[in-house]
Amino acid sequence: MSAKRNDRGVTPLSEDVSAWYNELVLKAELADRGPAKGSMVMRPYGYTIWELLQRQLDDRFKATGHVNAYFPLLIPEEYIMREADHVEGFAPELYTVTRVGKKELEEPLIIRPTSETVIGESYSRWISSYRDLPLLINQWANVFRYELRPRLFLRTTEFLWQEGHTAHVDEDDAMAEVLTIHDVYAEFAENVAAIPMLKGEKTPGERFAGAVRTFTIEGMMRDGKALQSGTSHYMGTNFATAFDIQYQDENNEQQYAHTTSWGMSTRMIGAVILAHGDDAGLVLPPRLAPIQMVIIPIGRGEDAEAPLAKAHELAADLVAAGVRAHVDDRDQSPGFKFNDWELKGVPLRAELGPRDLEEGHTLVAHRIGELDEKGRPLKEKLPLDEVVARVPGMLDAYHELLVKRALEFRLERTALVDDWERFVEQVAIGFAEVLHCGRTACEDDIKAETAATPRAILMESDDESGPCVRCGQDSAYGKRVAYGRAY
RNA sequence: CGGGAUGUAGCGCAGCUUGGUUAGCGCACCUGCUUUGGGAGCAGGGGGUCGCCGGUUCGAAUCCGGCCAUCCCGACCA
Repeated sequence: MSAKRNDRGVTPLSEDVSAWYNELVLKAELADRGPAKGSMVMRPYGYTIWELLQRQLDDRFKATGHVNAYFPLLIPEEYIMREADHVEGFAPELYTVTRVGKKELEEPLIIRPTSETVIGESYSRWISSYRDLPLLINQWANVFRYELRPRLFLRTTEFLWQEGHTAHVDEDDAMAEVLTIHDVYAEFAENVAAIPMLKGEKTPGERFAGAVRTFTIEGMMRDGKALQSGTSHYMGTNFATAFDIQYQDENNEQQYAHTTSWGMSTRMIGAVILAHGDDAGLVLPPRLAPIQMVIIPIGRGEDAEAPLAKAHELAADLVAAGVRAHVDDRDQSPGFKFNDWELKGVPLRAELGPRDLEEGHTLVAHRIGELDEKGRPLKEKLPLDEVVARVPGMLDAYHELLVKRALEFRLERTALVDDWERFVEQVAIGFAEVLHCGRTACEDDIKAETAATPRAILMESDDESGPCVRCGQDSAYGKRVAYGRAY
């Protein structure tokens, strides 16, 4: 290929987003390709991001009344066949186990692409009365879906996620659950991942296989494309019917439960990379950064001893204050370390040399923020005795700056559009909010001509109706629909 | 499954057109010395069945055929 770099840095984002992303994931040591097509090794730096994400998302599930459990990876093939739309949607992606040792299995087992079916089977046995509802269970698991065009984090054949599965007495209760989680996802994305999301409902053509309604959060990436980052589904009684999840109500009558499911996956790490990164590499939001502040001792020979000792002392104090601090004491030049940690997206960097020690401060540089005339981060003098007190606040401010930057970027590239020519221009750079007739055939025409798909019906926007931007027929939904190109 | 490209050391590449000693370069790695405030220098060193199989030839990384893999662009998707 033409624009490949040597070992220094990555292809600039502005030059080739795809090459930039691929090189960055590898060079920042987030992940590696696995031996089987589409598989991924998550390296410690990348997995730590996942652990931080997992913990903070899990806290939110617990706070909204959910508990964790674990269901099996292998599912009798017959289960997946029970819900017609569900099978149809997943059939092309299913891995099937047909043999153990040299023996053919009497009934093939599928490797879960999602767990509605096994969980549904359990729920049918666990639920018998309205007193058993709602049942609010989540699981953290791996799932497998064959992919034609894999990309690290964004589309791998095996990925990690959480899948919540709940059962309720009626539609109102189930819908309240779906919307609660939809809000949790959006709040989490903004407050933890620093990505302000577009919220809304999927159009029928984009719904989850087997769902009655699907809600999504969509982030805008640095190239203006959308990334679906967390979905919540109302299943109606589709799975309850297929798996006989019935309860007896107050009037002694049998009723089908209304179920929901919702998931967020390791794709969210892809969203973080693509929403915040720049030419120099990753830009990690502080709440997901494995290292929030890296301390780089500077000095040679005997002059190196005092800065190194002070760096460790500072790091220990920061860790005690709840900051993920790290001393880079590798035998490398300072310049190398600066570039290396910028590639890895560490929010704050503290330099500590003999001169700084004498003057009683450290030089702090932000990964994003103001630059000097050489295009490098401005370094701020921070008195050593104020570091521990001030760093947490600096990290919070940094988070807010990231959110603001991401939101401004999205808004700049989002427009209300009512004519076709403007639509074509707008979806080439970002999102177009339009009135649409709601016909899948019309969506398909739009996709064929512009590569844009309906990302979400903007349920929280004002009521509006009029002619479809594409075909002129009466609009559906009573709301605008955001269109964009998607990952 | 279509269209395009690429397979030579961990990574990035040259060599192939026009076959010919021991296959080369940069980075990374190892050893030593000197260095350390924006990707350090010098010296020495280790690492390759040239994607796989077959063919042509006295001789193949190089020519021919087949296969495989990967990447990019389209159809499926969290």
